Amino acid sequence: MKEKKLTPRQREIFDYISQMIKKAGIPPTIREIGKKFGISSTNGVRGILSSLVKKGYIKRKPLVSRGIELVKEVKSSLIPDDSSVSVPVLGRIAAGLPVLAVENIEGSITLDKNFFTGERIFSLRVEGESMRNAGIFDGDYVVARHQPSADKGDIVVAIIGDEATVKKYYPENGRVRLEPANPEFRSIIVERKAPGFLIAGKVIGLLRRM
Amino acid sequence: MKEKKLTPRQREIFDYISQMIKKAGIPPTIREIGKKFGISSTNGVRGILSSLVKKGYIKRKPLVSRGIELVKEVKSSLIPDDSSVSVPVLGRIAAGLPVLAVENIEGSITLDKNFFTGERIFSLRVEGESMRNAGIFDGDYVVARHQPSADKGDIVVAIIGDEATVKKYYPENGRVRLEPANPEFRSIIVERKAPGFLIAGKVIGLLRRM
DNA sequence: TTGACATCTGCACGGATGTGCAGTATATTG
DNA sequence: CAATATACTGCACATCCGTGCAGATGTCAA
Repeated sequence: MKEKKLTPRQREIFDYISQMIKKAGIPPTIREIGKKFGISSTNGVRGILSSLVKKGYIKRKPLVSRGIELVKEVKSSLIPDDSSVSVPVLGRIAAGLPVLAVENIEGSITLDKNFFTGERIFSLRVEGESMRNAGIFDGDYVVARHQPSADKGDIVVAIIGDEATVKKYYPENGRVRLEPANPEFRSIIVERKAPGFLIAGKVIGLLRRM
Repeated sequence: MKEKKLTPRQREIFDYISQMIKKAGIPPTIREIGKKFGISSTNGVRGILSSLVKKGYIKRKPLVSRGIELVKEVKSSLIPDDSSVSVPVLGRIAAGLPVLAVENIEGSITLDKNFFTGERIFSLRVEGESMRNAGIFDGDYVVARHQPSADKGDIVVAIIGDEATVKKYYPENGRVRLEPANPEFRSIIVERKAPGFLIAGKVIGLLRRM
């Protein structure tokens, strides 16, 4: 019974509750649910609510009107919600400028908030095949979190001069090795404090249109 | 009549309502507010609520319990409503059922409308490494357009029995070859009209979280 | 002074609401 | 087959809740 699989009826009603909370701001009452689905007895609805509670989808506050609370962020499937973020797509980036400066922004993409969480997210279109073996192809959009440092082996967006590049990050005392994921390409080794060099962020996701 | 100032009392109560909605998920009743602030008469609270309505801070639904709604002043500027689509993520799919049947749906992802255009889009989580050389890794989400056929070489979502699989599509008179993009895996050859086999859609995009 | 607000007491009405109990019918499962 | 889960109908009950009405007190501007 801890299986989270819902019956179609349960899914339907769970979706309705989610929708009400999002659209109306308040959960429905038992009778409102019943009316919506043609269930004349409150007990019919209550049985289903009990199932949803047992399966961990909702919580109920006893003796409280409209005391239904969603447990999961599992959104009902076909209902558009506000769980999205718009993320800038960066074009050419000069190392001197702040990475998220308006001048750099080429466009924007809407992302799922639950999918790519956090702040300071940006995106970048990948050119070339140098990260092919990491599943990052020419034309893909990488999603990155803006941060000035990274851990060994992280895939990062690095800026050298006014070029942005996506590579694996390996610190080597005083220097940084930017390693492609494709044996046909060579590593780039840069002085950590070289002018025009900086880590713009860490790659946390990927978007591809085919 | 906007930007009217609230009295301290109104501010107090407005804050309480906001807090309740945020923390408990449901707005308080008139009597709950009264109890919280030591107002013994519902009319005391109702007067304040009327003021809040008049000043544009809340809305009230007549005759509805807990029918208090906050009036949102500022929408998050980066979220244009119509730039995103919510797309179902499919779980287990049986070949007999309609692909987008509710029973199959496991969750949802919000996608950029400009990025993945069109109707009947769904998503599927990839298991295994069989498409690695096409840049589709274990755990990636493929985005597909629901369609019953495909062209030679397309990457498709095929259903065999109740398993969904992502492969390259090659028709071979009467049969279909589903070819993995990984030499370590074998092609699957299926009779086109085999029971339990169908093409669910064509892969048009990819989403990865790292 | 007059009048408008803001804030609150107190009471009563009727419909809304969650809950309890008694059943029915249909699947699925061991 | 019996047992269990699902999905209901139907009724009753005590409370919850928004609303209407009749005031009261105090502040503040005209």
